[in-house]
Amino acid sequence: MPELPEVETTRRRIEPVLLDREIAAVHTTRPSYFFLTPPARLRRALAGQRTLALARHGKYLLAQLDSGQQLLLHLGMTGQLFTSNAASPRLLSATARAALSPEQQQAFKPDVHTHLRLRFEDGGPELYFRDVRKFGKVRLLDRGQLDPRLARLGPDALAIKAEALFRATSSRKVAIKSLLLDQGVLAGVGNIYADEALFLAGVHPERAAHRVTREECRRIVRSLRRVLRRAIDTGGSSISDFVAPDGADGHYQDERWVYARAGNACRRCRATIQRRVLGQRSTHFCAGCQR
DNA sequence: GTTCCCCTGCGG
DNA sequence: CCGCAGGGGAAC
Repeated sequence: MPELPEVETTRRRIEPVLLDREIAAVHTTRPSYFFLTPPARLRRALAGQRTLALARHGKYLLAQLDSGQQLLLHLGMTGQLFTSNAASPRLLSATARAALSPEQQQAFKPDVHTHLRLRFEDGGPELYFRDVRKFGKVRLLDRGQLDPRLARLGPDALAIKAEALFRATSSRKVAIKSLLLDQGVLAGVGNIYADEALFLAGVHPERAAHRVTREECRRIVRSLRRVLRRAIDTGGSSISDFVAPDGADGHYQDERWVYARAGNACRRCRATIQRRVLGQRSTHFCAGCQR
């Protein structure tokens, strides 16, 4: 669910509530593959630590702890990182929300999907990591320990050079859309922004990567930067689950060109937006604007 | 390369 | 009931 702009929005809003606060106690749910580090060890290791910085690598967040250890987080599809004082209604689905009384909508109470809770010595707002589908990940890295997931990431999507993308496309027969989703080529792009950037670049998502020209790679890189920056500026996309750590919705969904607009008119040429499945992922494009 | 899986909930 | 979901990894 969350892609680079949603993760960056999360990072910016969570870092200040984490910085320099001593963790007093940690609560977790039962062991599951959500916990790459067993929850019992996580509880022991995090207590008493302070966070020095919160960095983002692609869709991963990495908290630098004062012990030299690092806490690696991935939000998966439905992961939400927020504080106990966040406005909570958007943390639930619209139907679940509608069933709540106004009083119940006031504050979020940790539920079965709230897998990690940090309490702080200062008694201030707690940090919650909630993830309904548990595709998210938590891992504690010891000092100097490298995580293979981070090690294999390509350059950040905001930093990749057109020439690097062009090199990655050569000899690859995969669809250019699938290549953009490959975190080893560039890190941070997911289904929404791959579709959006390819629309802005005028490149058809199903085109074989090695058929994309150097000039088109330049356009794709420019389009990626434009759409990712704009999405960060608008607080990300809140199409189904994403909610910023303060409970607010993002607004990029109001500006999207093709994603989840199948059957609607292209905002540029009025042709009908198409939807096709490509590598098990829904793909949206305008056959008039994209070649 | 595709196919399937992890998991839960929503909407038709 | 079924198909769908913004991620990622492993197995054919």
